[in-house]
Amino acid sequence: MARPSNRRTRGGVTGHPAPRLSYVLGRAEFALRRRLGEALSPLGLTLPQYTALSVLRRRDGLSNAQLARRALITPQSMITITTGLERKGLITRVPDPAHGRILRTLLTSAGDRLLVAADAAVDAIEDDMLQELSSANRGRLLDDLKSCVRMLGAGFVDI
Amino acid sequence: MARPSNRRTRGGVTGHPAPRLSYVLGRAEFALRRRLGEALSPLGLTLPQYTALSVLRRRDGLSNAQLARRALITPQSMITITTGLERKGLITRVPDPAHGRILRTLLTSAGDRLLVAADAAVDAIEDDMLQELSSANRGRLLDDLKSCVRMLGAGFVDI
DNA sequence: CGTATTTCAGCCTTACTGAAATTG
DNA sequence: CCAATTTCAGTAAGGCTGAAATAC
Repeated sequence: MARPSNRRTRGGVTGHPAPRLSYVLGRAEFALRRRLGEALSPLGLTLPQYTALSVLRRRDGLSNAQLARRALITPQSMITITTGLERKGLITRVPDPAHGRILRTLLTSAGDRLLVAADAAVDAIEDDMLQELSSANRGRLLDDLKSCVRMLGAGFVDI
Repeated sequence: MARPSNRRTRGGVTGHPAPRLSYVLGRAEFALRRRLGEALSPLGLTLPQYTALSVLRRRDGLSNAQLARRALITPQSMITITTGLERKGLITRVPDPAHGRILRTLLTSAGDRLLVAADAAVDAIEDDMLQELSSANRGRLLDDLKSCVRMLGAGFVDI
């Protein structure tokens, strides 16, 4: 029941074996996170905060618990993010009229304006990152990464 | 000086805009890191420890400072990793004969055996992750991710 | 003296679990 | 009573900077 391996042959006489895909994926994400952090810091945003704002632009009115599920973190962790965003006036949290306990999270106009600026910065970094790849390859890279996420059982990919 | 954007059109009348590549890359790395952590935990290894062992298999005898540079972290952070590995007998650290201050890090036979078992677990997870991708697409995914790392200015990709 | 390595100490970010209060 | 949400508290992992000792 030998499962065919995806590894290239190791220990060939010439050259180094190919680095593991997990390793390169981790390295890419690490480098990207560093660059994004540097770009977002002058705007007063952390990467998790930017991600939460991006989700809210399209899913305005989510509760803190719903936001946490989208980000695959616990509600307790998401609280630290939303608290920071609320303190800066980028979001407001209003009680749901039908469910007194639930606080609906809404993007403020200041939050929307900051998000536009942040998106421009992130676009520039993505363009840097992808400058060697053709448009077709960029599309394929996105599709392949989505497939990886699905196969890893991480649920939805959409923001 | 409009730079052509790599973003798909947002806000079309039908359907959702494609999620951002940064987002999907981060989601893939997050899901992978979780799965790897779960697989390595029964072996008593953390992901950073596994990475350090993998580097040492091919670059045996690196100093702690050299290991840190390979992993793009500070020597102070790497010390916490190598200390843990040494306490478990997976590595030994011997003074360099020519430089009394430098400690060369060597994989022990126990460390090598554990690394073989860990590799099998990681292979299985990578196979899960890539099961929808053809062999050609896997190779292209690896190459494209390497290109991303280079373009992000993160230095070498090789372990 | 300058550079590199090692390592102690303290701190920060970001996640986690546990537990309690509120609401439907 | 049960389920979901919110949120306070404590904890842990993993990174960081500063600083000191050692060695060439």
